[in-house]
Amino acid sequence: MNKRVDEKTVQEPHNHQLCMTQTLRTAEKVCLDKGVRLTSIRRRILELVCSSHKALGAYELLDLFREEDIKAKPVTIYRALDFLMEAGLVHKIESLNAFIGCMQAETQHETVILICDECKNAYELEATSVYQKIFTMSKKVQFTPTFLNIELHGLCVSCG
Amino acid sequence: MNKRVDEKTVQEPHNHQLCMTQTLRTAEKVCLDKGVRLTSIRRRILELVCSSHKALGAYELLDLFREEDIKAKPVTIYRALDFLMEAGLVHKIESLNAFIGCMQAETQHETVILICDECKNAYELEATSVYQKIFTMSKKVQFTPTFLNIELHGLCVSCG
DNA sequence: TAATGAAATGTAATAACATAACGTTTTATT
DNA sequence: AATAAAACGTTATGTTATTACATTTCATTA
Repeated sequence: MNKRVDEKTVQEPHNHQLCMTQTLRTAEKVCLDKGVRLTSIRRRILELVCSSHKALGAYELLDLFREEDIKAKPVTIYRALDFLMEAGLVHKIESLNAFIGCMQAETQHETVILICDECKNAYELEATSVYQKIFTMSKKVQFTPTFLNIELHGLCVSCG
Repeated sequence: MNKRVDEKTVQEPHNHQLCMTQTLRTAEKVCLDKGVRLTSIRRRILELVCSSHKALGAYELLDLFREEDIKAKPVTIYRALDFLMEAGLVHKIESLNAFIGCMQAETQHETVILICDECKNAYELEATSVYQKIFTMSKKVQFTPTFLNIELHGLCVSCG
Protein backbone atom coordinates (compact mmCIF):
# COMPACT_ATOMS: atom_id res chain seq x y z
CA MET A 1 0.00 0.00 0.00
CA ASN A 2 1.37 3.37 -1.01
CA LYS A 3 1.91 5.53 2.03
CA ARG A 4 1.24 8.70 0.06
CA VAL A 5 -2.33 7.76 -0.72
CA ASP A 6 -4.96 9.10 1.64
CA GLU A 7 -8.16 7.55 0.43
CA LYS A 8 -10.35 9.39 2.90
CA THR A 9 -9.68 12.70 1.21
CA VAL A 10 -10.21 11.58 -2.34
CA GLN A 11 -13.56 12.85 -3.52
CA GLU A 12 -14.86 9.49 -4.61
CA PRO A 13 -13.36 6.73 -2.50
CA HIS A 14 -11.62 4.36 -4.82
CA ASN A 15 -8.98 1.72 -5.21
CA HIS A 16 -6.08 4.01 -5.82
CA GLN A 17 -3.71 1.25 -6.85
CA LEU A 18 -6.08 0.45 -9.70
CA CYS A 19 -6.56 4.14 -10.43
CA MET A 20 -2.81 4.57 -10.86
CA THR A 21 -2.38 1.42 -12.90
CA GLN A 22 -5.08 2.59 -15.30
CA THR A 23 -3.67 6.10 -15.51
CA LEU A 24 -0.23 4.74 -16.32
CA ARG A 25 -1.65 2.37 -18.91
CA THR A 26 -3.52 5.27 -20.50
CA ALA A 27 -0.30 7.27 -20.50
CA GLU A 28 1.50 4.51 -22.38
CA LYS A 29 -1.28 4.44 -24.94
CA VAL A 30 -1.42 8.22 -25.35
CA CYS A 31 2.33 8.40 -25.90
CA LEU A 32 2.27 5.52 -28.35
CA ASP A 33 -0.54 7.16 -30.31
CA LYS A 34 1.28 10.48 -30.37
CA GLY A 35 4.59 8.92 -31.26
CA VAL A 36 6.35 10.42 -28.25
CA ARG A 37 8.53 8.67 -25.70
CA LEU A 38 7.47 8.02 -22.14
CA THR A 39 11.01 7.61 -20.82
CA SER A 40 11.75 6.19 -17.39
CA ILE A 41 12.21 9.65 -15.88
CA ARG A 42 8.94 10.90 -17.34
CA ARG A 43 7.14 7.76 -16.31
CA ARG A 44 8.49 7.94 -12.78
CA ILE A 45 7.48 11.57 -12.39
CA LEU A 46 4.02 10.76 -13.70
CA GLU A 47 3.82 7.99 -11.10
CA LEU A 48 4.79 10.44 -8.38
CA VAL A 49 2.25 13.02 -9.54
CA CYS A 50 -0.40 10.32 -9.61
CA SER A 51 0.61 8.67 -6.34
CA SER A 52 -2.07 10.72 -4.65
CA HIS A 53 -4.71 13.21 -5.72
CA LYS A 54 -2.90 16.01 -3.95
CA ALA A 55 -1.51 18.83 -6.00
CA LEU A 56 2.27 18.65 -5.72
CA GLY A 57 4.76 21.42 -6.38
CA ALA A 58 7.74 20.86 -8.68
CA TYR A 59 10.13 20.94 -5.74
CA GLU A 60 8.03 18.48 -3.77
CA LEU A 61 8.24 16.18 -6.77
CA LEU A 62 11.97 16.83 -6.91
CA ASP A 63 12.34 15.74 -3.29
CA LEU A 64 10.41 12.55 -3.98
CA PHE A 65 12.34 11.89 -7.17
CA ARG A 66 15.63 12.41 -5.35
CA GLU A 67 14.85 9.49 -3.07
CA GLU A 68 15.84 7.35 -6.04
CA ASP A 69 18.13 9.72 -7.94
CA ILE A 70 19.99 11.92 -5.50
CA LYS A 71 21.58 13.95 -8.29
CA ALA A 72 18.32 15.13 -9.86
CA LYS A 73 17.98 18.88 -10.42
CA PRO A 74 14.93 21.15 -10.79
CA VAL A 75 15.19 21.22 -14.54
CA THR A 76 14.80 17.44 -14.64
CA ILE A 77 11.39 17.80 -13.07
CA TYR A 78 10.33 20.80 -15.11
CA ARG A 79 11.31 19.11 -18.36
CA ALA A 80 9.35 16.02 -17.47
CA LEU A 81 6.36 18.10 -16.36
CA ASP A 82 6.45 20.09 -19.61
CA PHE A 83 6.40 16.86 -21.56
CA LEU A 84 3.58 15.40 -19.49
CA MET A 85 1.51 18.58 -19.73
CA GLU A 86 2.06 18.74 -23.47
CA ALA A 87 0.76 15.17 -23.67
CA GLY A 88 -2.23 16.09 -21.52
CA LEU A 89 -1.19 13.64 -18.81
CA VAL A 90 -0.59 16.27 -16.17
CA HIS A 91 -2.24 19.62 -15.48
CA LYS A 92 -0.82 22.61 -13.71
CA ILE A 93 -2.97 24.29 -11.08
CA GLU A 94 -1.98 27.89 -11.66
CA SER A 95 -3.32 29.21 -8.39
CA LEU A 96 -1.13 26.77 -6.45
CA ASN A 97 1.90 26.44 -8.70
CA ALA A 98 1.31 22.74 -8.37
CA PHE A 99 0.57 19.76 -10.55
CA ILE A 100 -1.94 16.93 -10.72
CA GLY A 101 -2.18 13.84 -12.84
CA CYS A 102 -5.00 13.68 -15.35
CA MET A 103 -7.26 10.68 -14.85
CA GLN A 104 -8.96 11.09 -18.20
CA ALA A 105 -6.19 11.97 -20.62
CA GLU A 106 -7.73 10.02 -23.46
CA THR A 107 -11.24 11.39 -23.34
CA GLN A 108 -12.30 14.96 -23.92
CA HIS A 109 -11.64 17.06 -20.92
CA GLU A 110 -13.07 20.50 -20.78
CA THR A 111 -12.95 20.48 -17.05
CA VAL A 112 -13.21 22.54 -13.93
CA ILE A 113 -10.57 21.73 -11.33
CA LEU A 114 -11.93 21.45 -7.80
CA ILE A 115 -9.26 22.18 -5.23
CA CYS A 116 -9.73 21.42 -1.54
CA ASP A 117 -7.84 24.10 0.36
CA GLU A 118 -7.76 21.88 3.43
CA CYS A 119 -6.31 18.61 2.12
CA LYS A 120 -5.03 19.91 -1.21
CA ASN A 121 -6.71 17.13 -3.11
CA ALA A 122 -7.75 18.28 -6.53
CA TYR A 123 -9.80 16.66 -9.20
CA GLU A 124 -11.48 17.45 -12.44
CA LEU A 125 -15.14 17.78 -13.25
CA GLU A 126 -16.25 17.61 -16.85
CA ALA A 127 -17.88 20.96 -17.78
CA THR A 128 -18.25 21.12 -21.53
CA SER A 129 -21.35 23.28 -21.40
CA VAL A 130 -19.51 25.82 -19.25
CA TYR A 131 -16.72 25.93 -21.79
CA GLN A 132 -19.19 26.44 -24.59
CA LYS A 133 -20.89 29.25 -22.77
CA ILE A 134 -17.63 31.05 -22.08
CA PHE A 135 -16.40 30.58 -25.64
CA THR A 136 -19.66 31.98 -26.94
CA MET A 137 -19.45 34.97 -24.60
CA SER A 138 -15.90 35.67 -25.63
CA LYS A 139 -16.72 35.54 -29.32
CA LYS A 140 -19.41 38.16 -28.78
CA VAL A 141 -16.67 40.58 -27.82
CA GLN A 142 -14.58 39.39 -30.76
CA PHE A 143 -12.11 37.56 -28.58
CA THR A 144 -10.49 34.48 -30.13
CA PRO A 145 -10.11 31.92 -27.36
CA THR A 146 -7.25 29.47 -27.18
CA PHE A 147 -7.13 28.11 -23.67
CA LEU A 148 -9.49 28.20 -20.73
CA ASN A 149 -8.46 27.56 -17.14
CA ILE A 150 -11.09 27.13 -14.44
CA GLU A 151 -10.07 26.55 -10.83
CA LEU A 152 -12.59 26.29 -8.03
CA HIS A 153 -11.31 26.48 -4.48
CA GLY A 154 -13.24 25.23 -1.49
CA LEU A 155 -13.61 22.24 0.78
CA CYS A 156 -14.09 18.67 -0.37
CA VAL A 157 -16.70 16.34 1.07
CA SER A 158 -14.21 14.96 3.62
CA CYS A 159 -12.98 18.35 4.82
CA GLY A 160 -16.13 20.44 4.44
CA MET B 1 -1.74 61.70 -22.20
CA ASN B 2 -0.38 58.77 -20.30
CA LYS B 3 2.37 57.07 -22.25
CA ARG B 4 1.46 53.69 -20.79
CA VAL B 5 -1.98 53.66 -22.31
CA ASP B 6 -2.38 51.91 -25.62
CA GLU B 7 -5.97 52.48 -26.58
CA LYS B 8 -5.85 50.34 -29.70
CA THR B 9 -5.41 47.23 -27.65
CA VAL B 10 -8.09 47.91 -25.08
CA GLN B 11 -11.08 45.77 -25.93
CA GLU B 12 -13.56 48.61 -25.98
CA PRO B 13 -11.87 51.83 -27.07
CA HIS B 14 -12.37 54.33 -24.32
CA ASN B 15 -11.16 57.50 -22.70
CA HIS B 16 -8.64 55.95 -20.40
CA GLN B 17 -8.03 59.09 -18.41
CA LEU B 18 -11.70 59.04 -17.46
CA CYS B 19 -11.58 55.28 -16.88
CA MET B 20 -8.76 55.74 -14.37
CA THR B 21 -10.36 58.70 -12.64
CA GLN B 22 -13.53 56.73 -12.12
CA THR B 23 -11.69 53.66 -10.92
CA LEU B 24 -9.77 55.72 -8.39
CA ARG B 25 -12.94 57.44 -7.23
CA THR B 26 -14.59 54.05 -6.79
CA ALA B 27 -11.57 52.88 -4.84
CA GLU B 28 -11.89 55.83 -2.45
CA LYS B 29 -15.53 54.99 -1.93
CA VAL B 30 -14.95 51.27 -1.43
CA CYS B 31 -12.27 51.93 1.17
CA LEU B 32 -14.43 54.49 2.96
CA ASP B 33 -17.33 52.03 3.07
CA LYS B 34 -15.11 49.26 4.36
CA GLY B 35 -13.39 51.49 6.88
CA VAL B 36 -9.94 50.71 5.51
CA ARG B 37 -7.24 53.16 4.55
CA LEU B 38 -6.21 53.86 0.99
CA THR B 39 -2.77 55.19 1.90
CA SER B 40 -0.59 57.05 -0.58
CA ILE B 41 1.47 53.96 -1.34
CA ARG B 42 -1.61 51.86 -1.94
CA ARG B 43 -3.22 54.55 -4.00
CA ARG B 44 -0.11 55.02 -6.09
CA ILE B 45 0.21 51.30 -6.78
CA LEU B 46 -3.45 51.14 -7.72
CA GLU B 47 -2.83 54.01 -10.15
CA LEU B 48 0.08 52.12 -11.67
CA VAL B 49 -1.93 48.90 -12.00
CA CYS B 50 -4.73 50.88 -13.63
CA SER B 51 -2.50 53.00 -15.85
CA SER B 52 -3.16 50.53 -18.64
CA HIS B 53 -5.22 47.39 -19.09
CA LYS B 54 -2.12 45.28 -19.34
CA ALA B 55 -1.47 42.71 -16.67
CA LEU B 56 1.61 43.84 -14.79
CA GLY B 57 3.90 41.71 -12.65
CA ALA B 58 4.80 42.74 -9.11
CA TYR B 59 8.37 43.50 -10.15
CA GLU B 60 7.21 45.56 -13.11
CA LEU B 61 5.12 47.56 -10.67
CA LEU B 62 8.13 47.81 -8.40
CA ASP B 63 10.20 49.28 -11.24
CA LEU B 64 7.49 51.84 -11.95
CA PHE B 65 7.06 52.64 -8.28
CA ARG B 66 10.80 53.09 -7.86
CA GLU B 67 10.75 55.93 -10.37
CA GLU B 68 9.34 57.94 -7.48
CA ASP B 69 10.66 56.02 -4.48
CA ILE B 70 14.03 54.56 -5.28
CA LYS B 71 14.22 52.71 -1.97
CA ALA B 72 11.06 50.67 -2.45
CA LYS B 73 11.39 46.92 -1.96
CA PRO B 74 9.34 43.96 -3.26
CA VAL B 75 7.44 43.62 -0.02
CA THR B 76 6.15 47.18 -0.41
CA ILE B 77 4.44 46.15 -3.62
CA TYR B 78 3.18 42.81 -2.35
CA ARG B 79 1.71 44.37 0.75
CA ALA B 80 -0.10 46.98 -1.28
CA LEU B 81 -1.31 44.36 -3.76
CA ASP B 82 -2.57 42.17 -0.92
CA PHE B 83 -4.52 45.10 0.45
CA LEU B 84 -5.94 46.03 -2.95
CA MET B 85 -6.91 42.44 -3.72
CA GLU B 86 -8.56 42.07 -0.33
CA ALA B 87 -10.57 45.20 -1.13
CA GLY B 88 -11.49 43.80 -4.55
CA LEU B 89 -9.73 46.65 -6.33
CA VAL B 90 -7.11 44.49 -7.99
CA HIS B 91 -7.19 40.93 -9.28
CA LYS B 92 -4.35 38.54 -9.72
CA ILE B 93 -4.13 36.64 -12.97
CA GLU B 94 -2.79 33.36 -11.69
CA SER B 95 -1.70 32.02 -15.04
CA LEU B 96 0.53 35.08 -15.58
CA ASN B 97 1.56 35.92 -12.03
CA ALA B 98 0.38 39.41 -12.88
CA PHE B 99 -2.17 41.92 -11.71
CA ILE B 100 -4.94 44.02 -13.18
CA GLY B 101 -7.10 46.78 -11.79
CA CYS B 102 -10.77 46.02 -11.32
CA MET B 103 -13.02 48.43 -13.22
CA GLN B 104 -16.13 47.33 -11.38
CA ALA B 105 -15.11 46.92 -7.78
CA GLU B 106 -18.41 48.20 -6.44
CA THR B 107 -20.77 46.05 -8.44
CA GLN B 108 -21.01 42.29 -8.31
CA HIS B 109 -18.30 40.71 -10.29
CA GLU B 110 -18.48 37.06 -10.95
CA THR B 111 -16.31 37.39 -13.96
CA VAL B 112 -14.25 35.61 -16.53
CA ILE B 113 -10.90 37.25 -17.21
CA LEU B 114 -10.06 37.49 -20.91
CA ILE B 115 -6.33 37.65 -21.47
CA CYS B 116 -4.82 38.58 -24.81
CA ASP B 117 -1.58 36.62 -25.11
CA GLU B 118 -0.36 39.05 -27.76
CA CYS B 119 -0.77 42.46 -26.11
CA LYS B 120 -1.29 41.21 -22.53
CA ASN B 121 -4.38 43.35 -22.12
CA ALA B 122 -6.85 41.70 -19.81
CA TYR B 123 -10.38 42.53 -18.91
CA GLU B 124 -13.33 41.08 -17.16
CA LEU B 125 -16.57 39.77 -18.53
CA GLU B 126 -19.52 39.35 -16.19
CA ALA B 127 -20.49 35.68 -16.11
CA THR B 128 -22.84 35.13 -13.21
CA SER B 129 -24.67 32.27 -14.90
CA VAL B 130 -21.37 30.45 -15.43
CA TYR B 131 -20.56 30.83 -11.76
CA GLN B 132 -23.98 29.52 -10.80
CA LYS B 133 -23.58 26.52 -13.04
CA ILE B 134 -20.17 25.66 -11.64
CA PHE B 135 -21.31 26.14 -8.04
CA THR B 136 -24.26 23.87 -8.70
CA MET B 137 -22.03 21.23 -10.25
CA SER B 138 -19.63 21.37 -7.34
CA LYS B 139 -22.40 21.02 -4.79
CA LYS B 140 -23.56 17.86 -6.54
CA VAL B 141 -20.26 16.28 -5.60
CA GLN B 142 -20.58 17.72 -2.09
CA PHE B 143 -17.85 20.28 -2.64
CA THR B 144 -18.21 23.54 -0.72
CA PRO B 145 -17.00 26.32 -3.00
CA THR B 146 -15.25 29.42 -1.73
CA PHE B 147 -13.51 31.03 -4.65
CA LEU B 148 -13.70 30.56 -8.41
CA ASN B 149 -11.04 31.71 -10.82
CA ILE B 150 -11.70 31.67 -14.56
CA GLU B 151 -9.02 32.77 -16.99
CA LEU B 152 -9.50 32.64 -20.74
CA HIS B 153 -6.45 33.07 -22.93
CA GLY B 154 -6.60 34.05 -26.56
CA LEU B 155 -6.36 37.03 -28.86
CA CYS B 156 -8.28 40.26 -28.45
CA VAL B 157 -10.09 41.97 -31.28
CA SER B 158 -7.06 44.14 -32.07
CA CYS B 159 -4.57 41.29 -32.10
CA GLY B 160 -6.75 38.47 -33.45
C1' DT C 1 -3.14 66.44 24.63
C1' DA C 2 -0.10 63.05 25.92
C1' DA C 3 -0.29 58.03 26.33
C1' DT C 4 -1.21 54.04 24.05
C1' DG C 5 -2.02 50.30 20.93
C1' DA C 6 -2.88 48.99 16.32
C1' DA C 7 -1.89 49.54 11.60
C1' DA C 8 1.35 50.68 8.19
C1' DT C 9 5.88 50.93 6.51
C1' DG C 10 11.16 50.19 6.34
C1' DT C 11 14.85 46.98 5.84
C1' DA C 12 17.40 42.76 5.22
C1' DA C 13 17.44 38.30 4.25
C1' DT C 14 15.82 34.30 2.15
C1' DA C 15 12.34 31.03 0.41
C1' DA C 16 9.90 29.23 -3.51
C1' DC C 17 9.30 28.75 -8.34
C1' DA C 18 11.28 28.46 -12.98
C1' DT C 19 14.46 28.83 -17.05
C1' DA C 20 18.85 29.58 -19.90
C1' DA C 21 22.92 27.89 -21.79
C1' DC C 22 25.80 24.47 -23.08
C1' DG C 23 27.92 19.94 -22.94
C1' DT C 24 27.13 14.79 -23.05
C1' DT C 25 24.50 10.61 -23.72
C1' DT C 26 20.92 7.94 -25.75
C1' DT C 27 18.01 6.63 -29.45
C1' DA C 28 16.17 5.79 -33.96
C1' DT C 29 17.33 5.82 -38.70
C1' DT C 30 20.14 5.19 -42.45
C1' DA D 1 29.08 2.17 -38.02
C1' DA D 2 27.67 7.14 -39.17
C1' DT D 3 24.54 10.51 -38.28
C1' DA D 4 21.11 13.65 -36.47
C1' DA D 5 17.66 14.52 -33.25
C1' DA D 6 15.92 13.93 -28.78
C1' DA D 7 16.76 13.41 -24.04
C1' DC D 8 19.41 14.28 -20.17
C1' DG D 9 23.32 16.28 -17.04
C1' DT D 10 25.23 20.27 -14.94
C1' DT D 11 25.87 24.92 -13.56
C1' DA D 12 24.24 29.10 -13.08
C1' DT D 13 20.89 32.48 -12.75
C1' DG D 14 16.36 34.67 -13.34
C1' DT D 15 11.74 35.47 -11.41
C1' DT D 16 8.20 35.54 -7.95
C1' DA D 17 6.99 35.89 -3.14
C1' DT D 18 7.44 35.77 1.97
C1' DT D 19 9.42 35.99 6.81
C1' DA D 20 11.12 38.43 10.59
C1' DC D 21 11.83 42.22 13.07
C1' DA D 22 12.54 47.32 13.63
C1' DT D 23 10.46 51.88 13.13
C1' DT D 24 6.93 55.15 12.05
C1' DT D 25 2.26 56.79 11.54
C1' DC D 26 -2.43 57.05 12.91
C1' DA D 27 -6.72 56.93 15.55
C1' DT D 28 -8.48 56.45 20.09
C1' DT D 29 -9.15 57.60 24.74
C1' DA D 30 -7.76 58.48 29.29
